[in-house]
Amino acid sequence: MLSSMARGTMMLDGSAFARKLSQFIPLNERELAKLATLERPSQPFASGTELVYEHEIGHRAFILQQGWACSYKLLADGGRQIIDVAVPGDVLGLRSILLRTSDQAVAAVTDIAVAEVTERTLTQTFYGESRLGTAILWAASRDQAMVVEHLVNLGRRSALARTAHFLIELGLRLQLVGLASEDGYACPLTQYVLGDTLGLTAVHLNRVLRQLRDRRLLVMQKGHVRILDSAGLRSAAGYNSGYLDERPTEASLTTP
Amino acid sequence: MLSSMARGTMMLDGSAFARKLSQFIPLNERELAKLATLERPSQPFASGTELVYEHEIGHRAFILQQGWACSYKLLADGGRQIIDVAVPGDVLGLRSILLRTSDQAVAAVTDIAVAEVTERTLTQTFYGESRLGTAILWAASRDQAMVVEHLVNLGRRSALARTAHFLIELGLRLQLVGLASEDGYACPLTQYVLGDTLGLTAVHLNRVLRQLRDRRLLVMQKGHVRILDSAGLRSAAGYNSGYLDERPTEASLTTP
DNA sequence: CGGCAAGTTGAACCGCCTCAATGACGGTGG
DNA sequence: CCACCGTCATTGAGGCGGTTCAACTTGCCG
Repeated sequence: MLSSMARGTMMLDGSAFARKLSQFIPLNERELAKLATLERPSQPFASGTELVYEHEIGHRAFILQQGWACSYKLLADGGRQIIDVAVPGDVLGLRSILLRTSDQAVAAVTDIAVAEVTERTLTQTFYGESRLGTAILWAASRDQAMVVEHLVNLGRRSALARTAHFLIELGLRLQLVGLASEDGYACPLTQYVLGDTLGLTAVHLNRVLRQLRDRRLLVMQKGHVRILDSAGLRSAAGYNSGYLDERPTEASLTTP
Repeated sequence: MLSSMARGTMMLDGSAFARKLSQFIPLNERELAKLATLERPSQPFASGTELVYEHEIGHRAFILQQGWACSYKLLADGGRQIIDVAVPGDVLGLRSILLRTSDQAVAAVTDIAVAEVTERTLTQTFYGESRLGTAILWAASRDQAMVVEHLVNLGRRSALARTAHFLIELGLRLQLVGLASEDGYACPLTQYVLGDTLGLTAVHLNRVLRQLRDRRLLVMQKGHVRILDSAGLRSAAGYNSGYLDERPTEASLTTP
C-alpha cells in the first residue's frame, strides 16, 4: 500500500544518517562499516503508520532512512501537538532510549524506510566505537536544542515569525543530509501537519503562507518550499543564528 | 545583599536532591554520603543573578538546594521565554552536561543556595555509583519530559488550561521534595515570571488567575498557591495523569 | 465519473495583547 | 518618621491576531 511518494525525499546515495554524523566527526572506514550494520535491516512503513504509541512500555528507536516522520502528543480535546518533525538521517525515539522518557507517539508522515535500533546495540556502539557514540550523543543534543527552540517559537513568536523560523531551520537540517539547497527543498508536510506543529489552525497557516508569498519571502506549494528572499525571511522570523551577542543589559528577572 | 526571602523555600532537614532521588531509588548510607559530598560546598546567590549565560562556552551544572531558579532564552525583540522553572532538589544545567546543548541562560528567581557539579565529578559518580547514576539520569529524563509537556502546553492549550496545568505540575514536583501539601504550596514566582513561562502577558495572566479564583479552583496570592478544588482544577487544565488510554482512532496524520 | 483529502478564501467572533491608570507594599533617604 | 521610590498586582477600554464555521476549488485515485 506504499503510495508513490518519497520521490523528493529519496537519498541519492548512501545513508543520510552517516552523512549527517560525518559532518560532525569525520568517520573512517571502520566506523562507516559499523554504521552500515546498524542500519540493516531496513524496513518500510506506509505513511500514517504509528511506529510508537504514547504510553507504550519498552522503548524503541529507529534510524529514519527515507521519508518523513513526526513525534507528537494528543490532547483530551482531540487536538494534536507535534513535538518535532524528523527527516532522513534523524533518529526516532533517541531520547526515549538514552533517557527513559517516552510518552510521545511517533508516526510516519510519508512512506518511510527505517532501521530499528535496540538499546543493546546502541550501548554496544557506545562502548565499542566511542567516536560514533559521541556523534550520536551530539545528535541527541541537537534534538534537545530543537525542542527548546520550538518551545520558544510557540511561546513568544507571532504566527508569521514562527512559520518562517521553522521553515528556515528545516531547510538547514535538510542541507546537512543533502536534501536541500540554499534556495529550497522538497517538503511533504501538509498544511494540517504544519499547523499542528506550529500550534496554528490549518486555515490560519494557509493565510500565513500567503503572506510569506505576497511579501516575496518564501513560496510553499506542491510539496516544495522555495526561498525567495533569504535575508528578508530571516528578518521576518527574528532569526538569530546565535552568533550575535545580544547580552541582556543585566536588568530584568528578579524578586528583589 | 541577600534579602530575607527563602523562608518558604527553606529545607527543613537534609537535602532536597537526596529526598527526590530516594523517592525513585531507595538510597543506602554510602550513596547518601556520596550525595552529601557532591553537594558540598554550597554557595549562595542573590535573586536575579545569572548563573549561566546564553551562548556561554563550557558547561556547568548546579544542584539547587534552596530557592527557585529558571532557565530561559531571550528574543531579539526583548521578550523572554522561560523554558523551565527549577525548585529545590532540581539540577540546573543537567542537560547541558549530559548532552552538550546549552544555549539557555539560567538565573536565580529568589535568593538561592547551590552546589556546583563539574562534569568530572558527575561522570565519576556515574561509574563509581551506578545506582546514583541511574537516579540522576532519571532526573534528566523527567526534565526532558517536562519540557515536552511545556511545549504542548504552549502550543495547544488556552491560557486558563495552560496556567492550571502548570500550577498543578509544579505542586506535584514540590510534593516530591516535601515543599507542598495536597492543597497548596509557597510559590515566589511573580506574575511577570509566570507570564514569561506561560507565554502570556502579566496583565492577562492576572485575569486568568482571577478567573481561577472566581471559579473557586485555585488562589494564588502573596506568594502562596492554594488549591481549592483539585478535581475541578484538573478538569479545567485538561490534565491527563497519563493513566487513561486515549488512543487516537487511527485516523488523522497522513499523506496518502 | 464520483469521492475524498488538501488547499483556498470569506465573514464573524473572541481570546489575548496593548496602552493606561491606580492601589498596595516595602525599602530608602531626607 | 515620613515622603518618595520601584516593583508587583489589579482593573478598564480598545484593537488585533488567530479561531471557527462554512463554502468552494483543485488534484488524485479508484
